[in-house]
Amino acid sequence: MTPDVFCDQLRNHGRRVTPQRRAIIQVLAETAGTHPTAEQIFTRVQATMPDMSHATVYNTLHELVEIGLLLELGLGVREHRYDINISDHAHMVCLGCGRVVDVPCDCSGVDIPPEQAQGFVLTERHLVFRGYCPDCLAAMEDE
Amino acid sequence: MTPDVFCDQLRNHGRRVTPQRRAIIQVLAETAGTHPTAEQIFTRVQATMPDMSHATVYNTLHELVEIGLLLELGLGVREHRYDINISDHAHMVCLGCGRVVDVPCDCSGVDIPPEQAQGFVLTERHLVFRGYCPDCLAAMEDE
DNA sequence: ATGATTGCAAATACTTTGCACACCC
DNA sequence: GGGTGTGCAAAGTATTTGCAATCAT
Repeated sequence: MTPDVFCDQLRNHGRRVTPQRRAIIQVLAETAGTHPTAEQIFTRVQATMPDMSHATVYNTLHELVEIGLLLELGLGVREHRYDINISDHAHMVCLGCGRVVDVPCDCSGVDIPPEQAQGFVLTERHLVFRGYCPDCLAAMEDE
Repeated sequence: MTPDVFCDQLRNHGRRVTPQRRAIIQVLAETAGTHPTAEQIFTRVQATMPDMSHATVYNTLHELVEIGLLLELGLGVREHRYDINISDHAHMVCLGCGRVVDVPCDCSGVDIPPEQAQGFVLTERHLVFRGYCPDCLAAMEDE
């Protein structure tokens, strides 16, 4: 999905396309697969737009999440992480370095039978695995 | 699991059993199923022990998590929530009121095949569903 | 033109830290 | 007695807010 598609989608949803938003979307595209934090996105955007403010970054990220173009990942670590890969997939989180990696997820079968949903209407499903990545495992062996 | 078992486990792990820790464990037992936040636990304990400090609550919760007697849930909301039900289960989170409800989870089959694990060694799996609870759905209809 | 969006700076919310004193084993 | 555990208060980190000025449409 190219940055232009994002801009179109913004307009379709009655939102304006500003240079700031373009820059943020650009960074999201460049960092695809790294699951950056809001702060990381902020820092990177600030490199080209020194006046960028936190408010704008957070606003824009929330809007993209609302529109459904961006995933906000609550992984149990301090900060949220963002993922422009909105296809159905799971995540592995390294407890050592915090790295987040995509895993193709075949959890289409993992649904809650209505009799157990207790009246909830569910819209999202997220599967998270935690453990240690190869690098952190190697570092642990060295000690 | 009774509070006494928790105390024994603490001792087994070389930790001391203090009145503060007893009180926190007591509250965890009383609030089972509500997935309280650290702050909620703090407030409740403070009712009987006015001198209780945040530090002690956080320390104790972390210790219990380390020992494996308590689950720390990162659900994508601001705060962590704690769960003394350590059996394998999933959670439903209400995006309206923040309520967290247990769901029996048969996701024993949902594992990552080694060829996709990219060298990760995984120790935890957590399945989270998001949506709206019956109460919030009803409130939305009223508008 | 008009209202959405921005930058700023301060506020908020949750959690962690450092340290002297207290208390469990 | 020795060292873990505690309370206090302050600091840290992530995110949100209010508002006047600015800019996209």
